[in-house]
Order: sequence, then structure tokens, then C-alpha cells
Amino acid sequence: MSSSVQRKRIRKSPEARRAEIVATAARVALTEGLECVTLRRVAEELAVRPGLISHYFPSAEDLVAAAFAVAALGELDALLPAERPDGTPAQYLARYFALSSGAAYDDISRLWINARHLSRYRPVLRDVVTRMELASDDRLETLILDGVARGEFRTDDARSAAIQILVVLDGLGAHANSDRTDRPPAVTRLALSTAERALDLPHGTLDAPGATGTLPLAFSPTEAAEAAVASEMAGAAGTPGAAEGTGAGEAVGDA
Amino acid sequence: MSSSVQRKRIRKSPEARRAEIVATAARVALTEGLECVTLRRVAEELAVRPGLISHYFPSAEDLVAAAFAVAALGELDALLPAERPDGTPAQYLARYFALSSGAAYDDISRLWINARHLSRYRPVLRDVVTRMELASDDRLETLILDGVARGEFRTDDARSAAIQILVVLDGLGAHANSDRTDRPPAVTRLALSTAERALDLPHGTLDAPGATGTLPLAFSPTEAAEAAVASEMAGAAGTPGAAEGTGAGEAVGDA
DNA sequence: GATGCTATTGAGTGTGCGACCAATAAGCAA
DNA sequence: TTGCTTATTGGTCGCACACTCAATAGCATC
Repeated sequence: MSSSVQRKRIRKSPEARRAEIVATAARVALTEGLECVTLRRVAEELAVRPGLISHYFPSAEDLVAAAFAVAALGELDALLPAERPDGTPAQYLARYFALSSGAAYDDISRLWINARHLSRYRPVLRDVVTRMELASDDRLETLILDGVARGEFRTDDARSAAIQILVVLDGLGAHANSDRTDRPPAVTRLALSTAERALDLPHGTLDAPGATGTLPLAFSPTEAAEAAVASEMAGAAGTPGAAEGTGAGEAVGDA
Repeated sequence: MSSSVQRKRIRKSPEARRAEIVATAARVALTEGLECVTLRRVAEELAVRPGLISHYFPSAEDLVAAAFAVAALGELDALLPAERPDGTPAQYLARYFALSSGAAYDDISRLWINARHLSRYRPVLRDVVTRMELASDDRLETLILDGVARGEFRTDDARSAAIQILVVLDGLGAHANSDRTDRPPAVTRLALSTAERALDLPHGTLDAPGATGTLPLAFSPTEAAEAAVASEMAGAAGTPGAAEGTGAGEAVGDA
């Protein structure tokens, strides 16, 4: 007995190890919840000792915040890509709504509920949540402005429209842990009808089949995407032009 | 030193002690969060030993669920009373929206975020959350049906309208732990405009000053109300007509 | 092949949690 | 007043957590 499962140390570069840790933490956060992002849990996942995680994240709160940042940004990119080469804004918006009503979206809803709750007690996480909310607002606002420029949408306040849509999506996602069968159609479509109203679109314009055109409905942020996301976070970390991050950003970014 | 703060035991009837425990737990849940509803915390609050709390709630999860049930039902009664002797449905609905945008509502939003998240891991709490969601739906649906009967509202699906309104309120409340200044007016009014649309009301009908008539905007569920709520929970506890509750209800109700 | 840097380990600290249980005493009934 | 029921205590156990730090061993460099 007591066959030590691993006797050989594997020594990696700090950058590689840190990226690995954050990616693992993000995966745990998304599938099991931010409370499960513990030193022990992440260490076990990577087959290393908990002390090593502490070495890279002297404060566990930074790790949790980084995990959320990476997971949330990865999902945002999957749902509402920053680059949209393959279709019109209306098609991407329709795709967004289509994905948002799928079962895979439940994980993201759960993650956001989790983060919003936990941010009550954890200031570092709260900062990241705020930043991710702004990032979502920006992303959708940009899409809407693009659609307005092309004449697809009509609104005099793209940001307000974006926030209204996201608020409704938050409301629909709030029940991700409860049973939501027997929801009336008007409720299921609430995000769509809010968008249609805010963007002055005819009823049904954004409904899934057809409206997405040839856009792929695939929904799987890869690990590569998450790594890219991590470096993106590094850039966006601190308050404008500062070298000192706000904890999480710093945790993800520096090395 | 070491003046034992309390040397004399105070022996109470099981009913009184249980009610006291649940009321305290509900207060802790509302002000500090459901994670703070621990045996030790509640015991300290009541100046008793933790073992006593265990005696009344052999499983801590039941205590948490009971705390949420009492807190949430108390708040529901304060926001959307079951009895409405002092005004019209429209006035009570306007009052509801007025209260829902006040700062005091943040505590309730936080509680719901908390419960929805925690219910991911705690089945007993999940049941209570589901029941409380249904109770909210029912309460608002009844109000709407009443308004329709009086000719104040117009809708062919009162429940759908109720759920739509509540979903939007959930979405707005989701950010109770983040910063929400600089929200566009269209977002702040989103619940109202959703209601106006769903109930076929002219714009502005439900806005706060004036629309509430002489209705008091006071918002303070008393301890007495919470006690009443506790006994109400006892009645609504089990699945229809059963003596055995589903854990939380049982915890609140039996004696 | 030897050397130095440092990533990684192993062991330990302290805290807070739920759960358990025998001993104790409060207060009601005889 | 006496006795009995049981509400309440006090103490303990095991677990999971974050955090600390000296010792160890990869691995790049010379």
C-alpha cells in the first residue's frame, strides 16, 4: 500500500503553471461553483500540492476572482463574439438569444448568480463582476450600434437598449437552479420581445431558426480561448493606465 | 474577569424557543446572508449554547431553509400584502414598484440571490425557494386578476403577466451587490413599462407619486408579522394534505 | 558534470463548521 | 415537598479551509 501516486516533480515555467492553475480554477468555477475553487480542489485537479497554488495566489480570493474572470469572459466570447465576420448584427443577436435559451446557458447563469452572491463578501470578486458587467454591456452596445449603422436596428440609446436586454436575461437566468418548465411563452420570449421593442424590430425578427442565417450555433469555448482571455484580462486589469492591478487582474496578469 | 455572562438557565416551551430561533435565523439571513445562519451564530444571538439549536434543528440545512422561508414570506407580505383593504389593485401595484426601487429592497434582492445560489447545493432550501417563487407568482397573479375584474387592467393571461413582471424585477435585483448608479431611466423603469405593456396601461399610470393614492409606503415587517408568517408556513408546509412536511416546513411548523 | 536558482513539496498552524452525547437543572405535576 | 420529564448545557470529535515556511529537487546555465 501507500504507493505514492506521484513521486516525480514536474517543474514548469511560472507563466505556464499560472495559466494552468487559472484555467483549472475557471473550469471548476463553471461546473461546480466558485465555492469549490479552493486551494485543495485546484491542487488536486492538477495533481500538485496545495502549497503550490498558494505560491502563485497568496490570497485565495484572488484565485476565485481570476477564475470567474476567465470563465465569464470566455463564455461572453462564445455567446457574443467581439469579432463578427460571418454575419449581420441581427444574425449575431438572434444567435445570442438562441444560445441563451439552451441548456448549456444554465451553467453560465449559475456562475453569474454565484459570482453576484459571493461578491457580497469578497471585494476583489466584486470588482471583477462589475468589470465583467461593463464588458457585457459594451459588447452588446457595440453590436447594437453596428446594427443601427447598417440600418437593421433603430434606437436613440444603444446602451440603454443593451442594458435592458441584459437585465431581462439576468432575470430569466436567475432561476437557473430551480425548475422552469411550464413557463408561459411570453416569458420565454421576454428577452426577444424586449429587444424587438428597444430596437424597433417587427415581432419574430430575432427568433431562432432562420434569423441566424448561416451562423454556427456551436458553443464551446476552448482552452485556447480561455488562455487568450487570460492575457486579455492582464491588459484590462488595472484601473486606467496603472501598473498595480486590483488583485484579480494582477493575479491573472503578472508573472 | 471570567464573570460568566449567564449562569442561570432559562427554560422555555419548545414552541416559543423554536419560534425564537427561526425568527433570529431569519433576521440573520436577511441582514448578513444565509451562510451566516449557523448553529453557533444563532446560538450566540440568543445567548444559548449551539447544542440547543441542534436540538431543535437536528440538520442545519433545515434551519437555513426555515430562515429563508420566514424572511422571504415576511418581505412578500410587506411588499405585496395578501389582504388589500386600503386601495385599488393599481394602487397596490404602484406601491409595489415604488418599494421595489427603494434601498430597503436591496436586502431582499440580496436574500433572493443568496437563496437561489445556495439552493444549488441544498435540496431542502431549493424546495423552499421554489415554493416561495410560486407564492410570489400567485400573490401577484391574484392582484392582477382583481384589477382585471375591476376593469383597471386588461390581459388575457394574468399569470404570464405576473411572471413577466417578476422576471424583470429579478433581473433588476440581480445587481443588488454591485454598483447601479448611472442606470438609464428606461432601465430603472423597466419593471413598470413591462407591467404597463402586459396590463395594457397608459404610460406613467403606475409611477410612484400619486399612483399609490393614500396607501402607506411604510415597509417594515415586524417580528409579530414574522411569527404569524411562521405559523402560516406550518400550514403551507407539506405537500397537499400531508402531516409530514418537506423538512423546512416541518422545521418551522411542528412542535 | 557541477552549480545555482527557484518551483515544488511536506508538515504544521489556527479557525469555523456540523454533529454527537452524557450530565445537569428548570419547572410542572403529584 | 418530592419526583419526573426534558430543555439546556458543556465538552468532544472529525472535517475542510487558508495560510506559513523550511527543506527539497528540477532544470537551465556554465
